[in-house]
Amino acid sequence: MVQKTAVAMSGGVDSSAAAVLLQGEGRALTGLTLTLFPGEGDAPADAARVAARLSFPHRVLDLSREFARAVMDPFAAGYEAGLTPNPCVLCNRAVKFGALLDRALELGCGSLATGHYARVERDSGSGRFLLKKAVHRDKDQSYVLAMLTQEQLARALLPLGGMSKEEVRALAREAGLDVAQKRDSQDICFIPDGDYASFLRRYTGKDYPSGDFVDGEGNLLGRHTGIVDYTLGQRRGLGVSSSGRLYVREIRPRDNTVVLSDNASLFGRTLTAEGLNLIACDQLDGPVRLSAKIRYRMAEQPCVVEQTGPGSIRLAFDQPQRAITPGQTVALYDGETVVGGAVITKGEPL
RNA sequence: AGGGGUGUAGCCAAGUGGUAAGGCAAGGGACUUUGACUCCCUCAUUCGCUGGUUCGAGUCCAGCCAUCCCUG
Repeated sequence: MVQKTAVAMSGGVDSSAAAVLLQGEGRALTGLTLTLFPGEGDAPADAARVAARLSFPHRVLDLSREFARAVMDPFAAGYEAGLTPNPCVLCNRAVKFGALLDRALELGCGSLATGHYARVERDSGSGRFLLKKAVHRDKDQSYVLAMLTQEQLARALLPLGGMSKEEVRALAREAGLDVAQKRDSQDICFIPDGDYASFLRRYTGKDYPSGDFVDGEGNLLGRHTGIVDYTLGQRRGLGVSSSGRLYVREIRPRDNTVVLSDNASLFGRTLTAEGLNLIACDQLDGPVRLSAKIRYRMAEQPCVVEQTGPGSIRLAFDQPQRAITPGQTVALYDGETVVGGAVITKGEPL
């Protein structure tokens, strides 16, 4: 008997195309769509239609409790602590390849596929499961998967890793799927309008106190509307006039203060990170020359990484980087391969 | 009533005789499966009003208006 393969289906082009590809390989599929929060729209219906069209079973799973606990709560707590969390990274580890993978296994599936643009390969030498960048760099999503463990990657199937967006759309079209033209998703999935600050206030029911904007010397520059409204490097929405552009340099939860500076002061070369998840190896021996990304939308930059504890690293970029932001994920790369990931705790100014 | 200050875009604001900085906000665009990240473009034929001096005035002069502070 052929072991079943689960496909996480959002109702979008990518996960639908992933299903088409896997079916083409002769796999027996089970489509799974997550219900994560109220007001999710037509995802379940769209996914069900795709599964029906391709003639494989589909079911909707309510993982809203797990999602709230593993993604939304930490997301809110992070902002309240002056951090800038990345909910997609949390979700992939704890929900998609966490709770959902567990359900898939319970349903008798041997693996879980998603529509992420990245590749999983088994290293014949070490026997480890390696996460690699998508062949088409412009759509590469390996960054948001950098916190996946060996156990998770061993069960992960990423059929789109070698494809371009155009090829994926064409594939969906040829399969007669009406989702082929659906627009790429963007923003945080549970905050469709992108207004995360309003979401936080609604979600937590809290009223975040206003406080002072100050410069590096502590001089008052204006008033902020609540610490959760800001992220490092942010310019827009500050409402403070000065002789030049001002950016958020530091968020201080302790005294409810936000420090503003010019752009040049945002750059730093080194950072520390915790919660280290290593994919390509068990540990980093000595300082290692790698490259790294400190946010989703950036090209990886050459650096030297040193493991400073069981779950911590210290990283020094060759060139100063702008707005190294605590709470964001740092993904480590060795060429095409994702070495691992960690959560930034501190960036040091130049 | 007298004395002083100030009037430049929706807002903050530079500018002291040479043809209106910058910032905020706003609108548009690029990018994007995190973070109103960032980036790009647009945004005063005109400087409270009226005259005057000057080749040339936001800048100098006069008067007026508005507003703020102080004194009575």
